[in-house]
Amino acid sequence: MKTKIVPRISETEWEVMRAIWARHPASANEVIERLQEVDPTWHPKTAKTLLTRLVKKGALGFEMEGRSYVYRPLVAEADCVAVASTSFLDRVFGGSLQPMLAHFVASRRLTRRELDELKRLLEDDAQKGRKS
Amino acid sequence: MKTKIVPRISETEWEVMRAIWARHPASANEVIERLQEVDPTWHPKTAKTLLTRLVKKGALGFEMEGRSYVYRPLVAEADCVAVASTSFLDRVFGGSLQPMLAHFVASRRLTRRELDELKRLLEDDAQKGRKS
DNA sequence: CTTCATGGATTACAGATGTAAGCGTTACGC
DNA sequence: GCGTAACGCTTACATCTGTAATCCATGAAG
Repeated sequence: MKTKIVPRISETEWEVMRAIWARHPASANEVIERLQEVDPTWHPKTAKTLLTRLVKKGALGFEMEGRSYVYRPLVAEADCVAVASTSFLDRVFGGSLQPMLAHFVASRRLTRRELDELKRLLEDDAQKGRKS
Repeated sequence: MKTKIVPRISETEWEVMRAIWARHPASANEVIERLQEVDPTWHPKTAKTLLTRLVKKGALGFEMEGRSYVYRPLVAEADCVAVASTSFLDRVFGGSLQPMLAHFVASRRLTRRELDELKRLLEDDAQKGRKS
């Protein structure tokens, strides 16, 4: 499962990508609306600039639909998540998974439901695919 | 437990900070050595530039010791880790902890030891401090 | 037809980042 | 004493980022 090469996506660009991954294709205005739902300070012009940049980077594609563009992702969210996660893990925790997990578990109150869910994940992991 | 204000630390700067948090105070050359142990392509001049920038940002302090400087962190690693972690979580997982943990658990093979350790963490978390 | 609103294209611009090279001073080896 | 290696200080510079504003073409409204 080699990770595809994905363009580098900046902090702000991530917000735009997430808006599009959520539902696509999406017009610029749809994207802007979604962004503003989360953060009303988003300026339309700024969003447009980022869309253009993401196209240039190869992260997004677009087609004319009527009088305007609709955008769609050209890179899979899962791939970008994988790349960003590895980068974060290396950078902040020196690549050590366990301390990182410990940090997050300790830093947030998880609901009972989430704890159970997570433990289930660990159980599954422990059961199957264990080599050693 | 309010998080202190920490300067923004870039990707590359993190490597430098981690080298210093590991053991300090440390001279520029010590830092460079540590960096090169991990990645031999580190150029001394580049490292020096970053040290200077980190001082300017207020992330590092230094004192003259003999003929050269020794640097020490002015920001706690834990604080920087907390800030970077929250930022990452928001950016990549929209702030949802559980999917993020699921991703990491699924993406890496954890050792039996690590699994147990993690489950113990979850148990502790479940036991104490649960509000709802 | 003419005007205006709308959306894409182009331009702006400062600050952050990655990656160093060059300059100047000075303690140390000869 | 004198040249040289070491260090810190200053400068370089192309990109990337964040954040928009302006320009331009065209379809829609009147």
